[in-house]
Amino acid sequence: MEAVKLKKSKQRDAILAFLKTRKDHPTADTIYDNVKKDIPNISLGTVYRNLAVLTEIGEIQKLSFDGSSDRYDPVTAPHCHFRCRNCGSVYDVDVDPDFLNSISLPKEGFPGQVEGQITVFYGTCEKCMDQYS
Amino acid sequence: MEAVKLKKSKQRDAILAFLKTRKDHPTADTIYDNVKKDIPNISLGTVYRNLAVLTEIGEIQKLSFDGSSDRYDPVTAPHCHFRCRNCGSVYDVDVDPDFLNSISLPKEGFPGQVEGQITVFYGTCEKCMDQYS
DNA sequence: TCAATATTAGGAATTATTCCTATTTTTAGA
DNA sequence: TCTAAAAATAGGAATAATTCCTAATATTGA
Repeated sequence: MEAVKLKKSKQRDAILAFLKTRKDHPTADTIYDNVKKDIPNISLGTVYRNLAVLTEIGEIQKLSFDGSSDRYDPVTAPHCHFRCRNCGSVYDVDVDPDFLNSISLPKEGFPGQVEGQITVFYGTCEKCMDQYS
Repeated sequence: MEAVKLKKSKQRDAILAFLKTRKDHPTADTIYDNVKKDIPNISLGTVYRNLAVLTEIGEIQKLSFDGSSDRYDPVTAPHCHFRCRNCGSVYDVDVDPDFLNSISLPKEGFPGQVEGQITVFYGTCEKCMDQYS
């Protein structure tokens, strides 16, 4: 939580750049595998540390789901996710802006100060549905 | 995923009974510590396995959050949670039924069949706010 | 009562993530 | 440009949560 002055790092830049090419919210491990193509001796610890830093400064967001590794999303603007309970994939969902507004900041009866909210829809993705029909 | 015929087990009953006494969505470890008072030689693996079974049959729900152990909630009726980003506590939130309806089942544009949704509000709980003011 | 099958305790194994340390890189200022 | 302080790194060890394994036990329906 201390204010730390960031120094530039090509590892961090590469991680963020890679993340921005992807729409599927990759895990730290996937990011590691891919960034390694450019920086062969990058370490997984470095990936995790930089993802934490980027999350802290609000450049990206971390998504946690039941039963799988954390995923990282380069889009911090409000949006929702859809997660397949069968294969674990996570997709962005373009919901009606009105809907976003309606859930964005609620009224009262909260046991604290609300700073944000996360909505995740879950179900079966089309790929998995095709597979069992 | 196979259909398995459940046999009764006092361990499972005790786990569910304990969970129903709590409103704070305890972790497997907390459940273990408490059920151990009645069944001293119960094992943590048994706790995890039964929580998984109970989740699978829809008796309880499992809640996953960033950076902490999974938590278990004996209430499966639709409701929302509030999580303190400072201390990690998870509270139930009684939201307006209209609000619940409004988020309950959305329209279209989803990459699959929606079976449910989870909304988590996050922020700073009152206890933590008091502490820093 | 018996046999089939689910469940258990206990502990080993796995997985994701964090932490540690010596070294390297970046940065701001002289 | 040179230098010293601070941040960042690689590599690997350590940790924490959870799952898996196995032999023994409990439950069930016939």
